[in-house]
Amino acid sequence: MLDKAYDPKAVEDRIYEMWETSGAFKPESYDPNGEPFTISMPPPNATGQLHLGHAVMLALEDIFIRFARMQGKKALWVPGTDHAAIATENVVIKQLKDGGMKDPRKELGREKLIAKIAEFVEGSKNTIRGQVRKMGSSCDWSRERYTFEPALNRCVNEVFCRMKNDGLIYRGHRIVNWDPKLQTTVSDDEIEYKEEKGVFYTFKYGPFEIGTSRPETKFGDKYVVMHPKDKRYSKFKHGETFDAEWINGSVRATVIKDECIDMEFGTGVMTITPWHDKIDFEIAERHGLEKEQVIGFDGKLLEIGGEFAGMKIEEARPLIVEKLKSKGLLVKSDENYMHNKAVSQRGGGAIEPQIKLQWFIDVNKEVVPWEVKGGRGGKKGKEMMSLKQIMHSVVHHGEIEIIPDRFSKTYFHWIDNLRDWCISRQIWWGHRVPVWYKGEETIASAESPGEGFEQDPDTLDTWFSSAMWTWSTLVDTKLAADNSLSLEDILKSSPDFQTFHPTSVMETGYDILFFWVARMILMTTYATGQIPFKTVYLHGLIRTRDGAKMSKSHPETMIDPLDMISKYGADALRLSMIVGQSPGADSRLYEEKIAGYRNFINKLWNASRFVLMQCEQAGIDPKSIDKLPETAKLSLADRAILHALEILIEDVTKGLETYALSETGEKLYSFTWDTFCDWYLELSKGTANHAVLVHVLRRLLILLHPYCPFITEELWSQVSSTQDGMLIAKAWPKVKEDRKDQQAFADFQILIDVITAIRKLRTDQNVEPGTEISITLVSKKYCEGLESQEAHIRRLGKVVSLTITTDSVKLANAASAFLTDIEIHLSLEGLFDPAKLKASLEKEQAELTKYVQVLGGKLQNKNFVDRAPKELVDGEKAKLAEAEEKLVKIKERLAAI
RNA sequence: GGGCAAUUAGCUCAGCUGGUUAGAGCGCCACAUUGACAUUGUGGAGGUCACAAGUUCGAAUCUUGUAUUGCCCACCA
Repeated sequence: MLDKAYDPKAVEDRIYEMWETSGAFKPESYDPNGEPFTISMPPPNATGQLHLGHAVMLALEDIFIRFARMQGKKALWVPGTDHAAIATENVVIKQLKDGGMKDPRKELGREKLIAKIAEFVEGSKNTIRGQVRKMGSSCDWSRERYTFEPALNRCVNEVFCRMKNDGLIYRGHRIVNWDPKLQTTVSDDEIEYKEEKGVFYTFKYGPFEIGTSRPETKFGDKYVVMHPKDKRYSKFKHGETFDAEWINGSVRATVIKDECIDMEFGTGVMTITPWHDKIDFEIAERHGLEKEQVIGFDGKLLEIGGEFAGMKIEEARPLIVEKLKSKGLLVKSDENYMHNKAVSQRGGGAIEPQIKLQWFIDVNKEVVPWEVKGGRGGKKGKEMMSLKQIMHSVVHHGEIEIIPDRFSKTYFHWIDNLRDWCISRQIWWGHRVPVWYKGEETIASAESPGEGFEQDPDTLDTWFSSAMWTWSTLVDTKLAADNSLSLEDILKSSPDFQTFHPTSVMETGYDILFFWVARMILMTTYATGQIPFKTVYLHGLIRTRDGAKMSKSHPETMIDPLDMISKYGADALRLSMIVGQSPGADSRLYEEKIAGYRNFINKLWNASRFVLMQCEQAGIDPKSIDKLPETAKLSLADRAILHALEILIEDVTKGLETYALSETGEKLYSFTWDTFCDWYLELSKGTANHAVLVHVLRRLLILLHPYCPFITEELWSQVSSTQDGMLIAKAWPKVKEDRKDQQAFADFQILIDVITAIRKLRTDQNVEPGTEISITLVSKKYCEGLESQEAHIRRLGKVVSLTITTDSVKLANAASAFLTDIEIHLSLEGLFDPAKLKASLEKEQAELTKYVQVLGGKLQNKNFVDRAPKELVDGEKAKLAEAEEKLVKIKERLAAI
């Protein structure tokens, strides 16, 4: 017999191990002819801990994959981890520094540092693996991958070289976002803007006045730019020069006219610093101007700063202003200037734009053959497109569906503004740029082309390799190790790639739509000619109860999924994150919510326990039950619950197919608790139909399994039929139309009304415990249910024998409307408390009067009667008549008191 | 500056394409409870659906505007 309360700790690890060792996560264990269904797990960073974001992702994907598996599909979920270039390198460097090392990069050198990081990652991966298992994730561990393993490195090198040969990868001097703290470039998307109050200075510059919030960059400024149509400055000609007194003496400046200048802002004139500003850089490029570096990569001023050289920006700024002021060049300063400061998302340090020689992916070059679904402009067949165009096309033409749809708009907007992607990073941990130099020669190749060649020291942006994740994880590792094969050959002969790609659904947070999802589309369409996935399901952020972001800097706001699992169980945690969370929207999580679902899990446990006890008492082995009795032998309640069950199967199947997880979860919750436990099990306390009990419970366990796999699997082992195997591999039920019985279900609800009325009578009229009440029921149909109810009533109120009352309006209503074949006689003489009865009748009267008024008014509205659908009007009329009739009866009864 | 969303009970949220007297969970109040379950049961209180105008026989739902909040993108020297 089961324990009184469900103990997840005693169950979860054991069940998980049983699944894993049995091969239940492997698609090979199922019908080889099943339709393939694939999910690539977004690889958690190999830096450490599982957080709630991962937990949500794992729960959602596990539901998708379990449902697909039970539907008979060949379901594959590929797990893995990400080497997370910058993030990981930072963590290890910090650890080494904490351990007393001053500059780990210098002291260890490239090879040794990489070895240290690799060692750290190995340990960390194990932690993550264990935590992913704790969530119940049914992924195929035999196919686990890592973004930095040899096979994936091979893919990276192959794609890089191909892109380079196609002219899609180029090297050039561009303004990049330089992070002086981390000593590397970061991409546009890795920058955050923080609003900050600063000072806006206006200086005299020759005959002009110029504004700036960054005087420290102004040393090398020797161009003044203004709008060609600005009348204030029409006397100055483009290209004319003048001398101006400036920070460190006089400079020769040139006038430039450019349309990008906003005449409204400041004085309408600015000087430019092409080395340290994207816009200035573009102006300089347009007019072929000189560019000069002012700030070094260490964030300190260079030689050009004269007396300020070697100083940090923050130190130098006030001194520079002071100097300009003493020279009489400071016109004014506005202390309340709000501006946005660029900050590195990872390192938190200020971003300094710099010109650097970097590798880029060209997103506008139209050299990739691609066939637009449905034909672009009526054309069929492949045509040359740019990466940007392909990314747009596959979503625009519905080859890839984004859920929720509104993110498609955001996606298009992002694509429209997409610039070339800077892919080189100045760190050591990551895929090294496969380019070799020897004098003037530059060769793209994975291996050294020969003597005297040196490899580019940079590594690739971590998203470059994760962008290949859906397919690089399906590549056969042995084939990938064979250097005589081309990437195309490898893909062609990799069975997993052939079977499981494109993947079915990509589930991830909306915050990495651009970082990752968009880049997977870019990289995969280019490299494989296939889309990476058919559906993108985006989940929202989990926030605190107050709607704040959970952040590491405020540990008290963090909910640790592993804590919650050990406290409430993985099933409860999963439900609490899924129900109430709609795609693309943030949701809030707090402990009470998780506890609520723990209660639900326990309720399910006890309901099963009850079923087992009933069987035991009747001497029936639940495992031997394998079919339902004939319909003729079923009671009304049986037929009603079977009907409700079929409807539930229909709803849940449809809900899971359309990714409506929250709604479906709620339906399962309410069926389990309200319908199964509170109605059917209560009724079963008198006369139980064991076959039906077991049948409904089994079905319910199947339907609940994707949501809460552990408890359902555990209970399944108790109630499943002997020929059934594990629940994880059980076939999803099909809806049986002949089990639907709408009439029985409606009648059953009346029965519930009757029960409610009895209970109400007991409280309202204060029936003493032990009082004998007589009842006459004529319909056999309803007697069945009521007899069994007697036990329950006894337990509740110690009423010796059962009574039904027409005092209840609800019951009178029900009786007159549906119970045409029964008569209910009541005798409750001497049992009423007249005052209480009066009060309850009056209350009912008031409610009804209000109802009648509303309804009456509506029906007197000519427009409503004329224009609303006829059935609706008739329905309303009938209801009004019914309500009025009831009112009359209540009046009579009140008069009688 | 551009875009996207949200605003419904004390709290967290449902309410799909307009149609009964607007729902659930938690919390609160009352009562009950020794045979599945106190991780429980029954009942109750609590809402001019942010505001305004419009469309309609009928609006939480559609339109427009306003306010507040959140997010994304761009960024001004």
